[in-house]
Amino acid sequence: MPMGTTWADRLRAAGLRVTRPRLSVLQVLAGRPHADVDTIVTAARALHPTVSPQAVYGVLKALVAGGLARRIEPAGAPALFELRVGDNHHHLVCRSCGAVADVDCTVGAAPCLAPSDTAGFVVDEAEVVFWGLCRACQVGTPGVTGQVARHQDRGGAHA
Amino acid sequence: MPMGTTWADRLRAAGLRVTRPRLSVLQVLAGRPHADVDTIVTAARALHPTVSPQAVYGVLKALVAGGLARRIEPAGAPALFELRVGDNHHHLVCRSCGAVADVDCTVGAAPCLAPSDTAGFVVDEAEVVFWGLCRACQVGTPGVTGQVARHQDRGGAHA
DNA sequence: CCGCCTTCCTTGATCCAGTCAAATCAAGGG
DNA sequence: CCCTTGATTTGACTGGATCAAGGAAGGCGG
Repeated sequence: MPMGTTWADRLRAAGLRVTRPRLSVLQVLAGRPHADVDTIVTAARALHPTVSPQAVYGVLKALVAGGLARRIEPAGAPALFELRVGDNHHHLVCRSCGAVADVDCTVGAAPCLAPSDTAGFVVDEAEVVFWGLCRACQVGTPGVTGQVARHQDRGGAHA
Repeated sequence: MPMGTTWADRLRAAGLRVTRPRLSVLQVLAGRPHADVDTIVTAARALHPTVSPQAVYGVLKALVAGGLARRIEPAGAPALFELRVGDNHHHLVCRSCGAVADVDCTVGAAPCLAPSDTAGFVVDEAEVVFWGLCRACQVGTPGVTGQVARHQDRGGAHA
């Protein structure tokens, strides 16, 4: 990605208009690799105090449709969004606090991409989610680390 | 699994009481490998006309907790349940009709289980979902296969 | 620079999966 | 057989996400 490329450029390249809510959301996502809608709305309001949640939903939908963002949906948690698109990377998700980390699918060629028996399916994507505990939660303090706390301490969860 | 083992035995072995709703749900799941709650409720009513949806939720929760069933949650779709537990197999999901097929994780040892860089996470499970089109949907008639049609008309649900 | 048209955002309602809680009912040990 | 514990019923409710109507602003033509 050339340094001179701005978010506005990217939006236009995707055929999308450049608007304040969109730039705000992009800026938020640039700083938080895996944010949920609620987090994005809150953070975006710091840049554009009047954005509505629905606007964010709309923006995210447009960004995903335009190939500028990717939506990931860990089981049992609200959707998260990230700007890393194009490379088919996967995710590590903490069962305790919900923290998410990227993982390159470096496993050689494509073991993960080639199921042994496709049962007649034509596969176009392999989605891998590694479940476990992040470093902070292993130590015993669930989701209190900065990075982690960010994605909602919906963490240990509701109960 | 010994042939003589009944569902009732399994329930007791898991420390669960043997009740009509539970047996009904188990019987439904035995016939439909990947059913969603709605499908289960409908089918279970054929065996036990008065079961409530909440009862099914409760039963499924108990079955999952007792290790008799497994819950899978494809992104953007309601949860599905299956009785195959113990073997860590994965799933093929049809983008068009939602059909699900099992895939053994035959990729040798554990390429899928070992991310290249765990970023400090302790991983205990790798979940793999292969997205694509099932045979029926490739042909051009989305979701008309019996088993398949069941979980998915949510798409065109209204109007 | 102005105006128009399209697209986007705002407001508000609605949907759906799943959960919670109180009261009733039944499984199965004593 | 009764009692205790656990399961189910009924009903309300939450939270994430979508839909719909109207108003605002992006950005092109003139």
